[in-house]
Amino acid sequence: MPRSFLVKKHTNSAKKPNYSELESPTVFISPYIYRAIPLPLIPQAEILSPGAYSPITVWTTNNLPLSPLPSDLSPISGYPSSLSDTSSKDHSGSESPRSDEDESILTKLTDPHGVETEKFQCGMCSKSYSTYSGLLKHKQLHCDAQSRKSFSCKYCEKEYVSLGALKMHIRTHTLPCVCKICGKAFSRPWLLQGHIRTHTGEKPFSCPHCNRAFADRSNLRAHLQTHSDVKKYQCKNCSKTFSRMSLLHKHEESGCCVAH
DNA sequence: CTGGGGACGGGGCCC
DNA sequence: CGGGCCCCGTCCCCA
Repeated sequence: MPRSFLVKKHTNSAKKPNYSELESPTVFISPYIYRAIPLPLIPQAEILSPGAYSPITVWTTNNLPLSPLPSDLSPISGYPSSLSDTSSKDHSGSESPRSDEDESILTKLTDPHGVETEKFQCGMCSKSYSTYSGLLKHKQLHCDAQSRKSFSCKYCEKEYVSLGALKMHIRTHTLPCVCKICGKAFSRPWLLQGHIRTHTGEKPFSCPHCNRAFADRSNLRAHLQTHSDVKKYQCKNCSKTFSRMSLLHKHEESGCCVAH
């Protein structure tokens, strides 16, 4: 399924999602709960401090360790020291042509006048450039894009084409966002935020059709399906519709489609 | 068994 | 590049 739905929606009605009931969601933030419970709900500075988790290391196919995932993935306890020993220094965005996995070659050429010049040569297609940034641009636009060395996660087998995506994924292993109330850890701050609502009882997403409210937007969306005559997920055989895909799957598995 | 709610995971886009 | 946010999806539990 294409991910074009990920485009941020605006209040403009022409850009609304398919969920017609979502067109005018009565979303409000109720701060009273936060006032009633004087807890440090999202102390970002502490929860997300660098000390809460080890810095991210980029694992490429070249340095992917063979050792399996450590059994202790607690976000609070220590992580393998190997996680932090090579981090960041090779990825600071500097112009230095120094990288452990960079196959580029720095060659010295002598022109007809006997003047020695340095050339930066691509290790993949042998094209040479007078500046490292030129080589870098070439690699980003051409060679790396094709025979892309994916960024591989140390903890699992997943690979990503961008460093940012890998870093985001690694958070699902390191879980740097810790709930101060119960200690549960999450990969992203807003996941923690949603979790904290389970403690505070805050339900900022209200159904415009009934008086129900939800702490989670996805749950409101699923709930809105229950107000719809024709639900989103339809059985191809009996045309019955369901509010959730899981219900459709259950329906299919329980026999409707078995006869065919 | 079915329908619905609660909680949460995770990839991708926007700023 | 990172944070915030969007959306889809899944699992579990309960009525």
